[in-house]
Amino acid sequence: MLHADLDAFYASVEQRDAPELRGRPVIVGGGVVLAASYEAKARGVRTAMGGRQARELCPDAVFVHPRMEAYSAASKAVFAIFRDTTPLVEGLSIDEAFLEVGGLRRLAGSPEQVAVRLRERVRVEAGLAISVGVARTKFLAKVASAVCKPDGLLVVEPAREREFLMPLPVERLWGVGAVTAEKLHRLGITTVGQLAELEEATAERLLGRAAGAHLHALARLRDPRPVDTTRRRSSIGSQRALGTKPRSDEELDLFLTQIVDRLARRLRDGDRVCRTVVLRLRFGDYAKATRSRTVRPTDRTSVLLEVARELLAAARPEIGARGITLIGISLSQLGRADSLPPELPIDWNDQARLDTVLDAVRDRFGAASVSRAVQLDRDPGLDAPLLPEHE
DNA sequence: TCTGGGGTCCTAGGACCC
DNA sequence: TCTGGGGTCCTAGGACCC
Repeated sequence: MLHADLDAFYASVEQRDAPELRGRPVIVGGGVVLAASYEAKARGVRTAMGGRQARELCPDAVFVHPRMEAYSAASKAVFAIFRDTTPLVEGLSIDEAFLEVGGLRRLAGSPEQVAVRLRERVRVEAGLAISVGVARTKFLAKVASAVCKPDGLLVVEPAREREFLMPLPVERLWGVGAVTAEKLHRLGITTVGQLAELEEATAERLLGRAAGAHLHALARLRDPRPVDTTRRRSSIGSQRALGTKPRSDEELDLFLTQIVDRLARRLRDGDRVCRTVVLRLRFGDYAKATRSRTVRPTDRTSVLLEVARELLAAARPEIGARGITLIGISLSQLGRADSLPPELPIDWNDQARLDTVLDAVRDRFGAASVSRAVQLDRDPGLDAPLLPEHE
């Protein structure tokens, strides 16, 4: 398994495209650091850091506005090289992916040889540095690429897995963040090896069933997850931070409209529909909340906006009392747009047409569905879903 | 650090179904 | 009338990742 991860991706694209930025500390972002070049990282600048603090740490940094189209294009070029290397590619984000190369030995050589060539191609053809971890499992490959950054290659031989992983701090485990790390530290557990020594049941009690079992397995070098080439995005979202000043209802409605409009376009551009609309809020005290509603699959701006407005209206009293610092929408339960039925107005007075439809329903769903359909026709107030969606 | 924007997965209770 | 097992879907919240 290869884990390939572009280094300081946004900042590297900027340095690639603007030679005068090479060798200088580059920070992509403004109010907040989206990406920092290694020259900036060396001065302590980190992703997600406030822009002010970054400037204090690194006054000579060049701040660059993000150019998402450029990053997206660079990502596409690199992923094309991935897919030219092996069909078994699973993208994790805009700048990293897993590649399964175990079956390429006779064709292309050992995983290490494949990785060396991949790094060379990305450097020459895309003009970017990429770090690659090579190991038996996804998790080990991911840790390896992180350890060898920047511009590195690290192979973890199966016989060396224990000596590689056990001394590492638990924070290196993929899935351990600040909260989990603190829980482990309270038990005196600071290394992966110490976590591995725990009983599985103990880990589950401490960290929750799924997370506990998962992290415990990783610490014991068990990670059976295969590369999944079929994954698709399962939600899309957009949000806007508002600062702390008071916002009128009209202002909030404008932001909401802009966000929904943007998302609905993305939905349609991707030939997708969604079922669940989630309103994201952050109050004046920075506490977060979500409000959601599930509806029939749709990609219509007007439908999505109506649902979003209802959710916002229900939250207005709380917003009024607590203030608001962020508003956003997520659309989830995404599906393919072509799974939507065509608009088929049924003329209920056209008995022949009706019989055809009912026969089809009876064939497919049984007689009970037909009686239910007739019931509904007589009493439209029975507004329960008659058939599985789309049918 | 006065606080971005885009995502994934899991937990838990309630309603509802067979 | 009460009890049981097995399941889905919805809503809300939380941890984590890049």
